[in-house]
Amino acid sequence: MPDVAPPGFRRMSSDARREQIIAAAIAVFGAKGYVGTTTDDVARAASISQPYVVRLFGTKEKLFLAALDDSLEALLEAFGNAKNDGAPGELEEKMGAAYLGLLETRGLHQILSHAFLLGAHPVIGPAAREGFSRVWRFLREDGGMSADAARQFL
Amino acid sequence: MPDVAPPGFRRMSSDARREQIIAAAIAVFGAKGYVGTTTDDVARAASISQPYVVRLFGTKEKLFLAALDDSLEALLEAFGNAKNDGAPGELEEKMGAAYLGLLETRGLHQILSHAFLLGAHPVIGPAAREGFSRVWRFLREDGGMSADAARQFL
DNA sequence: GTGGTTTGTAATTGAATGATTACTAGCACT
DNA sequence: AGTGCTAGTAATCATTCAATTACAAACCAC
Repeated sequence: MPDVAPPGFRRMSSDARREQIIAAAIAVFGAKGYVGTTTDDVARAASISQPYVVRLFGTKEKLFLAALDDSLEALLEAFGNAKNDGAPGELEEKMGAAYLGLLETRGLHQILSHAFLLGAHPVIGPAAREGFSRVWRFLREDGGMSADAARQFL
Repeated sequence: MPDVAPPGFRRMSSDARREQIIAAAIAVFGAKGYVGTTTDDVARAASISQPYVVRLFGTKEKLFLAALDDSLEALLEAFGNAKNDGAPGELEEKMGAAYLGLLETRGLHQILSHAFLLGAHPVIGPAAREGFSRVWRFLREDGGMSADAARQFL
């Protein structure tokens, strides 16, 4: 007997679900790492069934890539805002502050670290390198010089 | 028919085996992380059977803790040497150089990072925190001030 | 209101993997 | 040369988990 929906139940658009799942995924992947996280962990964090998570993203790997991409996007957006906010002050200072603000999002910093450490993985490794080089390019072309930007990130 | 030993085969003392396995474990855990590494991965890297790895260390968890401890020991020893080598120069500079030297050991830096990111793990988390606080104490009591030492490690 | 589409689930499967068992061969000592 | 101990393995087990299947309820357009 497959699941009786609770009386006042409303469905959600698959796009909204995807967003919600990605948010949950960032937190859980950040806390337990890629391999250490089960699709069921993510499902429970998003209050949804495990098969549906798999169906909306295809594979666990793609889910992680989506979460990673979302995190990188948030990072670049925050840096972009920090640059153009028109307030006075050193650019590097502002970006540092922006990154500290990002840390509020639970798991964001950690999922990036995990992705970076997964360099050996055949799919996630390249994706992570690509992402970091994107950030690197942003910092170079719109900000401080290489050695300094590097330090800010290590 | 359990394994026919090759003609010129010699056995090894279990202690020597343990050391050899730990060295292999640091490399493999460093490359693929705690959860991403199978006991069989470590066994193959040490050219030995999977059950024997488990028998020598009890569980995969204990194996990881042994590898982590070994890495921390190597780290502290290198810092200790850097401090007492009698050469001229700033202490922080010397410790930085010592850490760069440690990076030669494949996987050492990565296994420490992995351990740190595994803060949520009920056993590895506390062990990692304890280890890092040991390093922190060493840096405080024998070296630079807190904020500086922190930066050197972030 | 009915028929098709989309959101969602329970049940199941197949592979991977940590651990155990049961065994064999080399070694040391007398 | 025999006896006990230690190093080592192959085979197997139990569990976990990503993925698939088969189904049901909500929503929408007409």
